[in-house]
Amino acid sequence: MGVDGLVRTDYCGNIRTSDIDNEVTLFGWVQNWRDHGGVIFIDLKDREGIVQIVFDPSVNEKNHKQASKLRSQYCIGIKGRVRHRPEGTVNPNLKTGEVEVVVDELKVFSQSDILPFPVEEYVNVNEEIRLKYRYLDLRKPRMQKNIITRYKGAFAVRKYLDSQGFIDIETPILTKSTPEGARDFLVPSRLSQGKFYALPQSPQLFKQLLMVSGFDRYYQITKCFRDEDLRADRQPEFTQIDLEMSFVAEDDVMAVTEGIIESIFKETLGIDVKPPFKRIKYQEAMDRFGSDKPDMRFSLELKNLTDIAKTADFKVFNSVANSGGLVYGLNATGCINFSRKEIDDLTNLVAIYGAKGLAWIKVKENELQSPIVKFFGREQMDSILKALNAKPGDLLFFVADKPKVVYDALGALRLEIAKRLKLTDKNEYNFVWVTDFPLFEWSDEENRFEAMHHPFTSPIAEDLEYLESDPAKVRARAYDITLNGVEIGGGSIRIHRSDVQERMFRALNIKDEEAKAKFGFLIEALKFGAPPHGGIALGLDRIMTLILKEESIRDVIAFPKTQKGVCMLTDAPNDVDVKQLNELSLKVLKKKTEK
RNA sequence: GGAGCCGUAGUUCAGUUGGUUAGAACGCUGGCCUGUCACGCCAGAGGUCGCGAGUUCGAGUCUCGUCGGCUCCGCCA
Repeated sequence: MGVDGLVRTDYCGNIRTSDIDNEVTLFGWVQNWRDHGGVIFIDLKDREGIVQIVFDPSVNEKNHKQASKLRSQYCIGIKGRVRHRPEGTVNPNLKTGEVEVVVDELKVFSQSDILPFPVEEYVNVNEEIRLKYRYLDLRKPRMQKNIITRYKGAFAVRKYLDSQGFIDIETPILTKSTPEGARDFLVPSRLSQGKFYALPQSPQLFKQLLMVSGFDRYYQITKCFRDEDLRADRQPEFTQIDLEMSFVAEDDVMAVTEGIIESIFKETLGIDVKPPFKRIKYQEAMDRFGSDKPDMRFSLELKNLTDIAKTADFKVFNSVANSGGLVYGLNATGCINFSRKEIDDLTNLVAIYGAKGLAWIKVKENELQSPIVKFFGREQMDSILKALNAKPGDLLFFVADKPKVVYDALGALRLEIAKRLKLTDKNEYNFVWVTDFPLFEWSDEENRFEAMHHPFTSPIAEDLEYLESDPAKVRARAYDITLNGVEIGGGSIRIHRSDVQERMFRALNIKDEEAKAKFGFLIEALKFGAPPHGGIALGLDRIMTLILKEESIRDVIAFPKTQKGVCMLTDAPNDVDVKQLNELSLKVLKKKTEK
């Protein structure tokens, strides 16, 4: 038991006045040391926190001498006696600040090289070097807290789902490539030369098959893989809380999801989030917030001015409004003092989303200041001001363009203005369900309709008749859950009839043979008594990022990858031996970057 | 595929209009110190200014390229 005759009795961070006079054995890392020539203080740290240990030459000279050699991040074990700190030396900043441990026995397990960066919370270190030495970065209390809280959240999910009769079932990691949707990570097969597995983008098809098998309620907290570009909230491998239920409708899945969220927040933050969460239909979310993941912690709503714009003399507006485009306005309440430069910055912001310009009006007490006001008649301008509820001191913005550009640009502008006005409270958790998504989305690139959610999503029954005649009109039985403007999950009621599934593939312009080759096993399975079913997948990483108030998903993942998908720690991905390639009948062609 | 920001000591940063030997703090090494807690005091070591070209009498500073990190657009059923 133990190490070198030492058996741990406590974690450093847990020593309290109740332990006074007890003999304790502690293991940990030297966080800091203060050598006064005589007495030496060491802050000994483990995952639970820090406790001060004391070496006194008058108590044990040999230990004291050895302790003078201790340096930052040495790994040691000690046996000693807990005592109250002398009067006037209590440290109220430490949970263990009333006590200290007088050391009787010291074992040095590992010395430490000079650190590549200070393992101290108060030093902001470049993320590149943090990731290279991630194991040291993870020693910091903030990262320990993040990883441990993540565990608590995941465990809360398991407890809750177990209590609701869900069964955790593993699904394959080596599976079939289905090029619909995200790009797959491919794994070459040695036994079937020239063929490839794909890593799952989600367990979607397998969990549907599990419903056909009668498991009724399935869940899994599992890795998913998507070979797409990374972002602050996107990693190539990420963790989903994935679940599926039979004999249910939207409300059932949403209720379970709310139960999960409630459990996570209770077990991690101790907060009651109080379901049911509010719901908004997709079209309304776009119309009011310019986003299908609206941050509803603040209002700053968009206003549709297209009808007014149709009759305006301002060509930029009326030509767009009369040719299928939209003209929307946004009242940046009280922002009249925005400088020319600030407005230019915001113009650059909307340009990212394709907006060709950003019209504005400053509403003063007795006049309007604006480059565009001269193009409007008195009545038109009055109706615009009225629509935007403009008051003196307000700054009004307008974008006229294709619907997607208008929504994206003003949606982003809305968020930026909220940020500048500090309208968002990180301690508020504002959950919103977004429902009634369109089933399809037109793809200019593919020149066909694509599934907005995925091709297994059930259409709303009353829209089923338009599946062939007017796909754009068909709504999906899909729902996303958002938190503070972040999509944290999405799901749907699935198609459980093979004939409907086949119609769906046809609507997506996927030929029968192709559908059979790619998804034949699903279509077939749906022919053997498939129950009505639906489910959802929640992004654990994103949820934890919000709970922990981090900016990046990387800070809640133990070993994340950089923006280029590189693991700074291991250097993956790396070159492999020609022998390995030969076994797979693979040959690397000239790399794209080499000319 | 595209846009922007960044790269100077182990770390975090400063470095003026292009001008002598590139600085500070922390850390590190040595010494002193018996109640500190981001201890204190003294001394010291530590730099190919990411890399490569170019402009210039002279480049950390300007230009171009390149590598790497970050943010965003596209992409992410």
